[in-house]
Amino acid sequence: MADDARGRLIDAAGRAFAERGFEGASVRDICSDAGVNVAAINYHFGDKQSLYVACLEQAQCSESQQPLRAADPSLPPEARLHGFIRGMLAAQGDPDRPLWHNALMLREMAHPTSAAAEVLKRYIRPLAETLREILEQLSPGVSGMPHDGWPVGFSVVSQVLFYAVHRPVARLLMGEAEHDALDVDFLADHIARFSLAALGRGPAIVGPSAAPSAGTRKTVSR
Amino acid sequence: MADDARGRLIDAAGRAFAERGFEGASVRDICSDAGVNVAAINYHFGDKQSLYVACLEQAQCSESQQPLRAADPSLPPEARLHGFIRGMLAAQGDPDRPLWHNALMLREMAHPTSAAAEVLKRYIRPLAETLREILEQLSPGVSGMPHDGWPVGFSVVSQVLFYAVHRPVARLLMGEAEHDALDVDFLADHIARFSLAALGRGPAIVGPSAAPSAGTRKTVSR
DNA sequence: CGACAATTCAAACGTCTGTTTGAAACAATC
DNA sequence: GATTGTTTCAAACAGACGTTTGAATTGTCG
Repeated sequence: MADDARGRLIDAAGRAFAERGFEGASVRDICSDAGVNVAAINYHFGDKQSLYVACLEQAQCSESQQPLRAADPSLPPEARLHGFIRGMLAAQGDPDRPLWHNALMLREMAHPTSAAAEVLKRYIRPLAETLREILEQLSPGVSGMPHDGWPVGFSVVSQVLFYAVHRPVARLLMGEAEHDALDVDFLADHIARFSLAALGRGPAIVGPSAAPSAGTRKTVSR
Repeated sequence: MADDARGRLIDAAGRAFAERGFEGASVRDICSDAGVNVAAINYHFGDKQSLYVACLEQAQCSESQQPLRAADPSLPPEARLHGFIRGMLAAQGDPDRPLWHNALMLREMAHPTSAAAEVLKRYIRPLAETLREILEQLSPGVSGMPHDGWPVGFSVVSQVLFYAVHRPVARLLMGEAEHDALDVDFLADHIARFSLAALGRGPAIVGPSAAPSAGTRKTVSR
Protein backbone atom coordinates (compact mmCIF):
# COMPACT_ATOMS: atom_id res chain seq x y z
CA MET A 1 0.00 0.00 0.00
CA ALA A 2 2.15 2.84 1.27
CA ASP A 3 5.82 2.45 0.46
CA ASP A 4 7.14 3.80 3.75
CA ALA A 5 8.20 1.34 6.41
CA ARG A 6 5.24 2.05 8.62
CA GLY A 7 2.75 1.42 5.86
CA ARG A 8 4.40 -1.73 4.60
CA LEU A 9 4.55 -3.00 8.17
CA ILE A 10 0.82 -2.54 8.69
CA ASP A 11 0.08 -4.24 5.40
CA ALA A 12 2.30 -7.24 6.07
CA ALA A 13 1.10 -7.53 9.66
CA GLY A 14 -2.54 -7.23 8.64
CA ARG A 15 -2.18 -10.07 6.20
CA ALA A 16 -0.34 -12.21 8.74
CA PHE A 17 -2.75 -11.52 11.61
CA ALA A 18 -5.78 -12.15 9.41
CA GLU A 19 -4.38 -15.42 8.15
CA ARG A 20 -2.61 -16.91 11.14
CA GLY A 21 -3.97 -14.97 14.11
CA PHE A 22 -2.18 -12.77 16.60
CA GLU A 23 -0.03 -15.42 18.27
CA GLY A 24 0.31 -17.40 15.07
CA ALA A 25 2.06 -14.55 13.29
CA SER A 26 5.61 -13.86 14.40
CA VAL A 27 7.16 -10.41 14.25
CA ARG A 28 10.13 -11.81 12.37
CA ASP A 29 7.92 -13.18 9.60
CA ILE A 30 6.01 -9.92 9.42
CA CYS A 31 9.13 -7.80 9.21
CA SER A 32 10.75 -10.09 6.70
CA ASP A 33 7.59 -9.85 4.61
CA ALA A 34 7.58 -6.07 4.89
CA GLY A 35 11.28 -5.86 4.14
CA VAL A 36 12.15 -4.04 7.33
CA ASN A 37 14.18 -4.75 10.43
CA VAL A 38 12.52 -6.32 13.49
CA ALA A 39 13.32 -3.22 15.52
CA ALA A 40 11.06 -1.21 13.24
CA ILE A 41 8.03 -2.52 15.12
CA ASN A 42 9.34 -1.12 18.36
CA TYR A 43 10.30 2.14 16.68
CA HIS A 44 7.06 2.79 14.80
CA PHE A 45 4.48 1.19 17.04
CA GLY A 46 6.04 0.32 20.39
CA ASP A 47 5.20 -3.37 20.44
CA LYS A 48 3.36 -6.15 18.61
CA GLN A 49 0.07 -5.48 20.36
CA SER A 50 0.05 -1.84 19.25
CA LEU A 51 0.86 -2.92 15.72
CA TYR A 52 -2.17 -5.17 15.89
CA VAL A 53 -4.55 -2.37 16.86
CA ALA A 54 -2.99 -0.20 14.15
CA CYS A 55 -3.94 -2.89 11.64
CA LEU A 56 -7.44 -3.01 13.06
CA GLU A 57 -7.75 0.77 12.72
CA GLN A 58 -6.48 0.62 9.17
CA ALA A 59 -9.10 -2.01 8.41
CA GLN A 60 -11.87 0.24 9.68
CA CYS A 61 -10.57 3.56 8.40
CA SER A 62 -10.53 2.46 4.80
CA GLU A 63 -13.47 3.42 2.67
CA SER A 64 -15.15 0.19 3.67
CA GLN A 65 -18.54 1.62 4.45
CA GLN A 66 -19.62 0.27 1.13
CA PRO A 67 -22.88 -1.24 2.39
CA LEU A 68 -23.91 2.12 3.82
CA ARG A 69 -23.34 4.04 0.62
CA ALA A 70 -24.81 1.28 -1.46
CA ALA A 71 -28.02 1.43 0.51
CA ASP A 72 -29.07 4.77 -0.97
CA PRO A 73 -31.93 6.14 1.19
CA SER A 74 -33.71 7.55 -1.83
CA LEU A 75 -34.24 4.10 -3.30
CA PRO A 76 -37.16 1.85 -2.42
CA PRO A 77 -36.43 -0.40 0.59
CA GLU A 78 -36.15 -3.57 -1.49
CA ALA A 79 -33.39 -2.00 -3.55
CA ARG A 80 -31.75 -0.61 -0.43
CA LEU A 81 -31.58 -4.05 1.12
CA HIS A 82 -30.16 -5.47 -2.06
CA GLY A 83 -27.56 -2.71 -2.15
CA PHE A 84 -26.67 -3.25 1.49
CA ILE A 85 -26.16 -6.97 0.97
CA ARG A 86 -24.25 -6.47 -2.25
CA GLY A 87 -22.05 -3.90 -0.54
CA MET A 88 -21.17 -6.26 2.28
CA LEU A 89 -20.38 -9.06 -0.14
CA ALA A 90 -18.35 -6.81 -2.41
CA ALA A 91 -16.25 -5.53 0.48
CA GLN A 92 -14.96 -9.06 0.94
CA GLY A 93 -13.42 -9.27 -2.48
CA ASP A 94 -12.79 -5.66 -3.39
CA PRO A 95 -9.51 -5.50 -5.31
CA ASP A 96 -9.01 -1.86 -4.25
CA ARG A 97 -9.12 -2.94 -0.65
CA PRO A 98 -6.59 -5.34 0.87
CA LEU A 99 -8.13 -8.74 1.35
CA TRP A 100 -7.12 -8.88 5.00
CA HIS A 101 -9.28 -5.97 6.14
CA ASN A 102 -12.47 -7.99 6.39
CA ALA A 103 -10.79 -11.16 7.51
CA LEU A 104 -9.03 -9.43 10.37
CA MET A 105 -12.18 -7.81 11.68
CA LEU A 106 -14.07 -11.08 11.42
CA ARG A 107 -11.36 -12.71 13.48
CA GLU A 108 -11.55 -9.95 16.05
CA MET A 109 -15.32 -10.29 16.24
CA ALA A 110 -15.27 -14.06 16.56
CA HIS A 111 -12.59 -14.01 19.26
CA PRO A 112 -12.60 -10.51 20.68
CA THR A 113 -9.58 -8.90 22.26
CA SER A 114 -9.68 -5.61 24.14
CA ALA A 115 -9.85 -3.78 20.81
CA ALA A 116 -13.17 -5.36 19.86
CA ALA A 117 -15.32 -2.75 21.54
CA GLU A 118 -13.90 0.01 19.35
CA VAL A 119 -14.42 -1.99 16.15
CA LEU A 120 -17.98 -2.64 17.14
CA LYS A 121 -18.72 0.99 17.90
CA ARG A 122 -17.12 2.45 14.80
CA TYR A 123 -17.71 -0.25 12.22
CA ILE A 124 -20.37 -2.77 13.19
CA ARG A 125 -22.88 -0.58 14.99
CA PRO A 126 -23.41 1.81 12.06
CA LEU A 127 -23.99 -1.14 9.77
CA ALA A 128 -26.47 -2.65 12.21
CA GLU A 129 -28.42 0.58 12.55
CA THR A 130 -28.59 1.08 8.82
CA LEU A 131 -29.86 -2.45 8.36
CA ARG A 132 -32.45 -1.96 11.10
CA GLU A 133 -33.64 1.20 9.38
CA ILE A 134 -33.94 -0.57 6.03
CA LEU A 135 -35.83 -3.46 7.57
CA GLU A 136 -38.16 -1.14 9.43
CA GLN A 137 -38.83 0.73 6.20
CA LEU A 138 -39.35 -2.56 4.46
CA SER A 139 -41.85 -4.04 6.88
CA PRO A 140 -42.79 -1.62 9.66
CA GLY A 141 -42.98 -3.20 13.08
CA VAL A 142 -39.93 -5.41 12.70
CA SER A 143 -38.13 -3.44 15.40
CA GLY A 144 -40.99 -4.20 17.71
CA MET A 145 -40.63 -7.95 17.25
CA PRO A 146 -39.19 -10.06 20.07
CA HIS A 147 -35.73 -9.06 21.24
CA ASP A 148 -36.03 -5.71 19.47
CA GLY A 149 -36.02 -7.42 16.10
CA TRP A 150 -32.36 -8.30 16.34
CA PRO A 151 -32.88 -11.91 15.20
CA VAL A 152 -34.35 -10.69 11.91
CA GLY A 153 -31.30 -8.55 11.22
CA PHE A 154 -29.04 -11.42 12.23
CA SER A 155 -30.84 -13.73 9.82
CA VAL A 156 -29.98 -11.35 6.99
CA VAL A 157 -26.35 -10.55 7.78
CA SER A 158 -25.55 -14.11 8.79
CA GLN A 159 -26.13 -15.22 5.21
CA VAL A 160 -23.59 -12.69 4.01
CA LEU A 161 -21.05 -13.42 6.73
CA PHE A 162 -21.23 -17.12 5.95
CA TYR A 163 -19.35 -16.68 2.70
CA ALA A 164 -16.62 -14.73 4.49
CA VAL A 165 -16.20 -16.90 7.58
CA HIS A 166 -16.91 -20.32 6.15
CA ARG A 167 -15.52 -19.87 2.68
CA PRO A 168 -13.19 -22.88 3.13
CA VAL A 169 -16.09 -25.12 4.10
CA ALA A 170 -18.24 -23.90 1.24
CA ARG A 171 -15.36 -24.52 -1.13
CA LEU A 172 -14.85 -28.06 0.10
CA LEU A 173 -18.56 -28.85 0.14
CA MET A 174 -19.37 -27.49 -3.29
CA GLY A 175 -16.11 -28.42 -4.92
CA GLU A 176 -13.58 -25.88 -6.05
CA ALA A 177 -14.92 -25.38 -9.54
CA GLU A 178 -18.50 -24.82 -8.48
CA HIS A 179 -17.45 -22.52 -5.62
CA ASP A 180 -15.26 -20.38 -7.84
CA ALA A 181 -18.20 -19.96 -10.18
CA LEU A 182 -20.08 -18.05 -7.48
CA ASP A 183 -19.99 -14.32 -8.04
CA VAL A 184 -20.99 -11.36 -5.92
CA ASP A 185 -23.99 -10.41 -8.00
CA PHE A 186 -25.52 -13.85 -7.94
CA LEU A 187 -25.04 -14.22 -4.20
CA ALA A 188 -26.37 -10.74 -3.46
CA ASP A 189 -29.40 -11.54 -5.54
CA HIS A 190 -29.97 -14.86 -3.82
CA ILE A 191 -29.61 -13.51 -0.29
CA ALA A 192 -31.80 -10.50 -1.02
CA ARG A 193 -34.52 -12.65 -2.54
CA PHE A 194 -34.31 -15.18 0.31
CA SER A 195 -34.61 -12.42 2.90
CA LEU A 196 -37.32 -10.47 1.12
CA ALA A 197 -39.39 -13.61 0.76
CA ALA A 198 -38.96 -14.36 4.45
CA LEU A 199 -40.18 -10.86 5.24
CA GLY A 200 -43.14 -11.24 2.93
CA ARG A 201 -41.85 -8.61 0.53
CA GLY A 202 -41.07 -10.80 -2.43
CA PRO A 203 -41.77 -14.13 -4.09
CA ALA A 204 -40.46 -17.33 -2.57
CA ILE A 205 -37.18 -18.89 -3.62
CA VAL A 206 -38.54 -21.61 -5.87
CA GLY A 207 -38.64 -22.88 -9.36
CA PRO A 208 -35.85 -23.88 -11.77
CA SER A 209 -32.85 -21.68 -12.40
CA ALA A 210 -33.81 -20.19 -15.75
CA ALA A 211 -37.51 -19.69 -15.09
CA PRO A 212 -38.43 -16.09 -14.28
CA SER A 213 -41.23 -17.43 -12.04
CA ALA A 214 -43.22 -14.29 -12.71
CA GLY A 215 -46.69 -15.72 -13.02
CA THR A 216 -46.17 -19.27 -11.85
CA ARG A 217 -46.10 -18.47 -8.17
CA LYS A 218 -46.53 -21.69 -6.29
CA THR A 219 -48.97 -21.70 -3.43
CA VAL A 220 -48.38 -23.17 -0.03
CA SER A 221 -50.02 -26.49 0.55
CA ARG A 222 -50.90 -26.38 4.22
CA MET B 1 -14.87 -36.22 31.48
CA ALA B 2 -12.62 -39.25 31.89
CA ASP B 3 -10.51 -39.19 35.01
CA ASP B 4 -7.43 -40.78 33.46
CA ALA B 5 -4.58 -38.56 32.37
CA ARG B 6 -5.29 -39.02 28.70
CA GLY B 7 -8.91 -38.01 29.02
CA ARG B 8 -8.22 -35.03 31.24
CA LEU B 9 -5.56 -33.92 28.78
CA ILE B 10 -7.95 -33.98 25.85
CA ASP B 11 -10.54 -32.08 27.81
CA ALA B 12 -8.16 -29.38 28.99
CA ALA B 13 -6.54 -29.10 25.58
CA GLY B 14 -9.89 -28.95 23.81
CA ARG B 15 -10.99 -26.06 25.98
CA ALA B 16 -7.69 -24.24 25.47
CA PHE B 17 -7.56 -24.78 21.70
CA ALA B 18 -11.19 -23.73 21.26
CA GLU B 19 -10.68 -20.59 23.29
CA ARG B 20 -7.19 -19.42 22.37
CA GLY B 21 -6.37 -21.32 19.20
CA PHE B 22 -3.62 -23.82 18.51
CA GLU B 23 -0.63 -21.49 18.87
CA GLY B 24 -2.35 -19.42 21.56
CA ALA B 25 -2.61 -22.38 23.90
CA SER B 26 0.65 -23.52 25.48
CA VAL B 27 1.29 -27.10 26.48
CA ARG B 28 2.30 -25.96 29.95
CA ASP B 29 -1.03 -24.23 30.52
CA ILE B 30 -2.89 -27.25 29.20
CA CYS B 31 -1.01 -29.71 31.38
CA SER B 32 -1.29 -27.52 34.43
CA ASP B 33 -5.04 -27.30 33.79
CA ALA B 34 -5.28 -31.07 33.39
CA GLY B 35 -3.13 -31.67 36.46
CA VAL B 36 -0.51 -33.70 34.62
CA ASN B 37 3.15 -33.36 33.78
CA VAL B 38 4.21 -31.73 30.51
CA ALA B 39 5.83 -34.97 29.42
CA ALA B 40 2.41 -36.61 29.45
CA ILE B 41 1.63 -35.06 26.07
CA ASN B 42 4.65 -36.73 24.53
CA TYR B 43 3.84 -40.01 26.25
CA HIS B 44 0.14 -40.23 25.37
CA PHE B 45 -0.02 -38.41 22.05
CA GLY B 46 3.48 -37.87 20.73
CA ASP B 47 3.31 -34.12 20.29
CA LYS B 48 1.06 -31.09 20.50
CA GLN B 49 -0.22 -31.47 16.95
CA SER B 50 -1.40 -35.02 17.59
CA LEU B 51 -3.09 -33.89 20.77
CA TYR B 52 -4.93 -31.33 18.67
CA VAL B 53 -6.28 -33.90 16.23
CA ALA B 54 -7.24 -36.11 19.17
CA CYS B 55 -9.34 -33.22 20.46
CA LEU B 56 -10.89 -32.79 17.04
CA GLU B 57 -11.75 -36.48 16.90
CA GLN B 58 -13.24 -36.34 20.37
CA ALA B 59 -15.38 -33.41 19.26
CA GLN B 60 -16.74 -35.40 16.33
CA CYS B 61 -17.05 -38.78 18.00
CA SER B 62 -19.36 -37.54 20.70
CA GLU B 63 -23.03 -38.10 20.15
CA SER B 64 -23.22 -34.73 18.46
CA GLN B 65 -25.26 -35.85 15.51
CA GLN B 66 -28.19 -34.26 17.26
CA PRO B 67 -29.50 -32.45 14.18
CA LEU B 68 -29.62 -35.74 12.29
CA ARG B 69 -31.61 -37.55 14.92
CA ALA B 70 -33.83 -34.58 15.53
CA ALA B 71 -34.78 -34.47 11.88
CA ASP B 72 -36.90 -37.62 12.11
CA PRO B 73 -37.60 -38.77 8.54
CA SER B 74 -41.12 -39.86 9.44
CA LEU B 75 -42.13 -36.30 10.28
CA PRO B 76 -43.41 -33.79 7.74
CA PRO B 77 -40.58 -31.78 6.15
CA GLU B 78 -41.47 -28.56 7.98
CA ALA B 79 -41.07 -30.32 11.31
CA ARG B 80 -37.89 -32.01 10.11
CA LEU B 81 -36.33 -28.66 9.23
CA HIS B 82 -37.36 -27.27 12.59
CA GLY B 83 -35.82 -30.28 14.32
CA PHE B 84 -32.64 -30.00 12.32
CA ILE B 85 -32.23 -26.32 13.20
CA ARG B 86 -33.11 -26.88 16.83
CA GLY B 87 -30.64 -29.74 16.98
CA MET B 88 -27.81 -27.64 15.64
CA LEU B 89 -28.60 -24.83 18.05
CA ALA B 90 -28.93 -27.19 20.99
CA ALA B 91 -25.57 -28.80 20.27
CA GLN B 92 -23.95 -25.46 20.98
CA GLY B 93 -25.15 -25.30 24.54
CA ASP B 94 -25.71 -28.91 25.45
CA PRO B 95 -24.69 -29.37 29.09
CA ASP B 96 -23.99 -33.07 28.50
CA ARG B 97 -21.47 -32.12 25.86
CA PRO B 98 -18.38 -30.07 26.60
CA LEU B 99 -18.78 -26.52 25.35
CA TRP B 100 -15.52 -26.66 23.41
CA HIS B 101 -16.62 -29.35 20.97
CA ASN B 102 -18.52 -27.03 18.68
CA ALA B 103 -16.21 -24.07 19.18
CA LEU B 104 -13.18 -26.12 18.21
CA MET B 105 -14.74 -27.44 15.04
CA LEU B 106 -15.93 -23.99 14.05
CA ARG B 107 -12.37 -22.74 14.49
CA GLU B 108 -11.06 -25.58 12.36
CA MET B 109 -13.61 -24.84 9.67
CA ALA B 110 -12.95 -21.10 9.64
CA HIS B 111 -9.18 -21.56 9.50
CA PRO B 112 -8.61 -25.10 8.30
CA THR B 113 -5.53 -27.11 9.14
CA SER B 114 -4.67 -30.41 7.57
CA ALA B 115 -7.26 -32.08 9.79
CA ALA B 116 -10.14 -30.12 8.28
CA ALA B 117 -10.81 -32.55 5.47
CA GLU B 118 -11.56 -35.35 7.92
CA VAL B 119 -13.92 -33.18 9.99
CA LEU B 120 -15.73 -32.20 6.85
CA LYS B 121 -16.13 -35.75 5.65
CA ARG B 122 -17.27 -37.24 8.92
CA TYR B 123 -19.16 -34.37 10.51
CA ILE B 124 -20.15 -31.63 8.09
CA ARG B 125 -20.95 -33.62 4.97
CA PRO B 126 -23.60 -35.82 6.62
CA LEU B 127 -25.28 -32.73 8.03
CA ALA B 128 -25.22 -31.05 4.63
CA GLU B 129 -26.72 -34.07 2.91
CA THR B 130 -29.47 -34.41 5.47
CA LEU B 131 -30.34 -30.74 5.09
CA ARG B 132 -30.36 -31.05 1.32
CA GLU B 133 -32.72 -34.02 1.60
CA ILE B 134 -35.05 -32.07 3.90
CA LEU B 135 -35.05 -29.06 1.61
CA GLU B 136 -35.69 -31.20 -1.44
CA GLN B 137 -38.60 -32.85 0.37
CA LEU B 138 -39.81 -29.43 1.42
CA SER B 139 -39.80 -27.82 -1.99
CA PRO B 140 -38.83 -30.23 -4.76
CA GLY B 141 -36.45 -28.80 -7.30
CA VAL B 142 -34.29 -26.92 -4.86
CA SER B 143 -31.34 -29.18 -5.66
CA GLY B 144 -31.74 -28.20 -9.27
CA MET B 145 -31.39 -24.52 -8.53
CA PRO B 146 -28.21 -22.67 -9.50
CA HIS B 147 -25.01 -24.08 -8.03
CA ASP B 148 -26.81 -27.29 -7.08
CA GLY B 149 -28.93 -25.46 -4.57
CA TRP B 150 -26.03 -24.98 -2.16
CA PRO B 151 -26.80 -21.31 -1.55
CA VAL B 152 -30.23 -22.23 -0.22
CA GLY B 153 -28.75 -24.63 2.29
CA PHE B 154 -26.12 -22.08 3.23
CA SER B 155 -28.82 -19.49 3.84
CA VAL B 156 -30.40 -21.82 6.38
CA VAL B 157 -27.34 -23.03 8.28
CA SER B 158 -25.68 -19.64 8.25
CA GLN B 159 -28.43 -18.33 10.48
CA VAL B 160 -27.69 -21.06 12.99
CA LEU B 161 -23.91 -20.71 12.79
CA PHE B 162 -24.18 -16.98 13.39
CA TYR B 163 -25.10 -17.50 17.02
CA ALA B 164 -22.12 -19.79 17.52
CA VAL B 165 -19.47 -17.81 15.65
CA HIS B 166 -20.59 -14.28 16.34
CA ARG B 167 -22.00 -14.72 19.80
CA PRO B 168 -19.68 -12.02 21.20
CA VAL B 169 -20.88 -9.52 18.60
CA ALA B 170 -24.51 -10.37 19.16
CA ARG B 171 -24.00 -9.98 22.87
CA LEU B 172 -22.41 -6.55 22.49
CA LEU B 173 -24.97 -5.37 19.95
CA MET B 174 -28.07 -6.49 21.84
CA GLY B 175 -26.74 -5.86 25.30
CA GLU B 176 -25.95 -8.61 27.74
CA ALA B 177 -29.36 -8.81 29.34
CA GLU B 178 -31.27 -9.03 26.08
CA HIS B 179 -28.81 -11.55 24.63
CA ASP B 180 -28.98 -13.82 27.65
CA ALA B 181 -32.75 -13.81 27.31
CA LEU B 182 -32.46 -15.62 23.97
CA ASP B 183 -33.19 -19.30 24.29
CA VAL B 184 -32.77 -22.22 21.95
CA ASP B 185 -36.45 -22.76 21.35
CA PHE B 186 -37.15 -19.18 20.40
CA LEU B 187 -34.20 -19.03 18.01
CA ALA B 188 -35.03 -22.37 16.43
CA ASP B 189 -38.55 -21.15 15.89
CA HIS B 190 -37.41 -17.88 14.39
CA ILE B 191 -34.88 -19.41 12.02
CA ALA B 192 -37.28 -22.14 10.92
CA ARG B 193 -40.07 -19.64 10.23
CA PHE B 194 -37.69 -17.28 8.42
CA SER B 195 -36.42 -20.07 6.23
CA LEU B 196 -39.80 -21.68 5.58
CA ALA B 197 -41.21 -18.31 4.55
CA ALA B 198 -38.27 -17.76 2.19
CA LEU B 199 -39.00 -21.15 0.63
CA GLY B 200 -42.66 -20.35 0.29
CA ARG B 201 -43.65 -23.00 2.81
CA GLY B 202 -44.90 -20.77 5.59
CA PRO B 203 -46.17 -17.33 6.46
CA ALA B 204 -43.83 -14.36 6.39
CA ILE B 205 -42.03 -13.14 9.47
CA VAL B 206 -44.26 -10.20 10.28
CA GLY B 207 -46.62 -8.78 12.82
CA PRO B 208 -46.19 -8.12 16.54
CA SER B 209 -44.71 -10.69 18.87
CA ALA B 210 -47.91 -11.99 20.47
CA ALA B 211 -50.05 -12.12 17.34
CA PRO B 212 -50.62 -15.67 16.08
CA SER B 213 -50.86 -14.30 12.52
CA ALA B 214 -52.92 -17.28 11.55
CA GLY B 215 -55.51 -15.67 9.34
CA THR B 216 -54.04 -12.22 8.93
CA ARG B 217 -51.59 -13.20 6.23
CA LYS B 218 -50.27 -10.03 4.71
CA THR B 219 -49.99 -9.84 0.96
CA VAL B 220 -47.01 -8.66 -0.98
CA SER B 221 -47.34 -5.16 -2.38
CA ARG B 222 -45.33 -5.31 -5.57
C1' DC C 1 30.38 21.26 4.60
C1' DG C 2 28.76 20.60 9.49
C1' DA C 3 25.03 19.78 12.85
C1' DC C 4 21.07 17.68 14.03
C1' DA C 5 17.20 14.72 14.08
C1' DA C 6 14.91 10.72 12.06
C1' DT C 7 15.35 6.18 10.72
C1' DT C 8 17.52 1.64 10.00
C1' DC C 9 20.44 -2.00 11.23
C1' DA C 10 22.93 -6.34 13.18
C1' DA C 11 23.32 -8.28 17.40
C1' DA C 12 22.03 -9.57 21.70
C1' DC C 13 18.60 -9.66 25.67
C1' DG C 14 15.76 -12.66 28.80
C1' DT C 15 11.71 -15.42 28.50
C1' DC C 16 8.78 -18.77 26.83
C1' DT C 17 8.01 -22.42 23.51
C1' DG C 18 7.51 -27.67 22.35
C1' DT C 19 10.07 -31.59 23.21
C1' DT C 20 13.18 -35.01 25.40
C1' DT C 21 15.57 -37.37 28.98
C1' DG C 22 16.46 -40.81 32.57
C1' DA C 23 15.15 -41.83 36.90
C1' DA C 24 11.35 -42.60 40.10
C1' DA C 25 6.70 -44.36 41.22
C1' DC C 26 3.13 -47.44 40.31
C1' DA C 27 0.66 -51.71 38.83
C1' DA C 28 0.43 -56.41 37.51
C1' DT C 29 2.31 -61.03 36.97
C1' DC C 30 4.73 -65.01 38.44
C1' DG D 1 9.23 -60.54 47.13
C1' DA D 2 11.21 -60.18 42.65
C1' DT D 3 10.23 -58.94 37.89
C1' DT D 4 8.11 -56.89 34.28
C1' DG D 5 5.71 -53.29 31.89
C1' DT D 6 3.24 -48.93 32.37
C1' DT D 7 2.86 -44.38 33.80
C1' DT D 8 4.52 -40.07 36.09
C1' DC D 9 7.92 -36.85 37.35
C1' DA D 10 11.53 -32.92 37.85
C1' DA D 11 14.91 -31.23 35.08
C1' DA D 12 17.03 -29.90 31.12
C1' DC D 13 17.20 -29.31 25.84
C1' DA D 14 17.60 -26.39 21.68
C1' DG D 15 15.09 -23.14 19.36
C1' DA D 16 11.76 -19.37 18.57
C1' DC D 17 9.59 -15.69 20.64
C1' DG D 18 8.94 -10.36 21.53
C1' DT D 19 11.81 -6.79 22.79
C1' DT D 20 15.90 -3.81 23.46
C1' DT D 21 20.32 -1.82 22.59
C1' DG D 22 23.76 1.29 20.67
C1' DA D 23 25.99 2.14 16.67
C1' DA D 24 25.51 3.10 11.69
C1' DT D 25 22.93 5.25 8.13
C1' DT D 26 20.00 8.42 6.01
C1' DG D 27 17.71 12.77 5.29
C1' DT D 28 17.22 17.91 6.41
C1' DC D 29 18.40 22.37 7.36
C1' DG D 30 21.69 26.33 8.24
